[in-house]
Amino acid sequence: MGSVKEDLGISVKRQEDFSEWYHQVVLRSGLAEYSPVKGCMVIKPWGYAIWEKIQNYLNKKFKELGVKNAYFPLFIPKSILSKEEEHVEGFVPEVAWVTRGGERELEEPLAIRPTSETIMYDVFSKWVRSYRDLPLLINQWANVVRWETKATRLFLRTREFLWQEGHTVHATKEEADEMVFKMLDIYYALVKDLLAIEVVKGYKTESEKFAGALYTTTIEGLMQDMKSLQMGTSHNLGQNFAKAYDIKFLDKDGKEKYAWQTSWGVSTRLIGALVMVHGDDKGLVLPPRIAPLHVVVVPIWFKNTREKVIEYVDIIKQKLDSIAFYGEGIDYEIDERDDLTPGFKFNEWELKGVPLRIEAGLKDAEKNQVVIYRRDTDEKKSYALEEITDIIPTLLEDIQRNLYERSKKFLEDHIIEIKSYDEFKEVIEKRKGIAYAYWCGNEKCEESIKEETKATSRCIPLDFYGKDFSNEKCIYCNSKAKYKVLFARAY
RNA sequence: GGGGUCGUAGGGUAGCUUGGUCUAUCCUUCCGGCCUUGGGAGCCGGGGACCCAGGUUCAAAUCCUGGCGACCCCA
Repeated sequence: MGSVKEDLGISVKRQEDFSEWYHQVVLRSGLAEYSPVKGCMVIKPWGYAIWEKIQNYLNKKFKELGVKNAYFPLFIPKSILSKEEEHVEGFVPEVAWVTRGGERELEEPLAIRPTSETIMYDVFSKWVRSYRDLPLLINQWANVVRWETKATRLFLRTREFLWQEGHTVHATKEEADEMVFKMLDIYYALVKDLLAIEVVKGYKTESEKFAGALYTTTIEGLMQDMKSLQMGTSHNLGQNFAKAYDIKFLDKDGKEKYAWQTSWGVSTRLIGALVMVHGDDKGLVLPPRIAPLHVVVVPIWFKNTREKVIEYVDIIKQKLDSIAFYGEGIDYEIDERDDLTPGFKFNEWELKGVPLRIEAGLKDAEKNQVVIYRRDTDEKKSYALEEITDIIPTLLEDIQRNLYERSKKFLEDHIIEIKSYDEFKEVIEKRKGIAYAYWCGNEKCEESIKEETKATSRCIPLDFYGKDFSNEKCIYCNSKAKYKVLFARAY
């Protein structure tokens, strides 16, 4: 006993080979697996349950804002896709096309949506006539396809993925701006409150913004390997699409005007972030609010004690049924599989990241206690049976808070103020953190930095946006600085 | 975009150089049984594989061509 079998647990440490570690955690914890189609993945129940929690959270927030869910087609006629020039240029290299239906060639090729601005806005132009029709607030939960040719990675870069895309139409730029930031705040709250991940809110630079947008805002997270991950974006599309798709309305003043639009989305990529931010060398570590199971009960029985242990577990069950966590009952499972030893079960549930485990055997039954193990700290402790209705919600909340604080500290400790380009290169190349540096605003500097260090501009944090940095110098060209920007290698 | 390595049960592998007892190795998973259970138990029995399409040959997991797929490095 005790020897870790390589094909069961995680056989590599994060420090040794992060990408192999990530891969093993995703597959072995049961989040997802490969499919017969290159770059496409099967999201298994354990992974999909996490996605459903994200959906529930966002649907509630959408409702509060008056955003309605709807569904638009998977296929987009080529002529419709091509109307907004910048947008097409950005997406065409990775669009998959349907050119044939049954035995016949199609008269017009159909794009499989890489995102739905075009198909939706073509329809929106019919829905919007008057200022009374605004704002129009629509969201859809859907799959999208982007034909990646580079290496794909489970959850982080797949050819097909699931997301939500919100699309709104407003009368004025101010209203659109407001919407953009309302959504960005909701995304920030989602990752903070549910996923227990701290991120930076910021603007994308011109070269990194969404194709066709006026500007793009983003939340950027930092993974344990010091690579950055874009975890959600919210765009102000200006009137670019309104002009291309003819979305006009008659305003109060009797004048016909082009509408202002926003779009925003998060995807199943967030599940990848969860793995890379909280995971440890034993596998997945799930924050309670996103975990499909909060508690797993492992009964420990011998042949002759089995009945008594089952009786005791029934009492525990009644206690668990009465526990509330964030306004709902807790999700638990009794692991009654009798062909597996407790040790095996311990390891398996730890790999899957369940926050709390209750161990209950005859010894516990006799003393009216249980052993509770918490995944985030790897600690085991005994508690009296009557305590558990109070202690379990407390522990769950504590784990949630602990994981968030850990993530916050990690991010704060690794945002490094950069003074020279040499220092910049060292921080990036030695993976010391995410570089916070002054930039002149010239895309050529940004491009050179990318070529020389593989680091891209992740965002211009909101905190310092619009401040006067003319006394500072661009990290690359030494001319007057305009912005303070986070740079990192990214997924 | 350029270069390289590779493809054998669900997972991991041996065999390939030198074609022939390969009726394909071993570990694990899976199924049945016994036995066990507080940190990945043990024994007995059973099931399961040569990526696809051609070619060479008396004979192909092994050699050749093409396809599909995976991984790594460089741009």
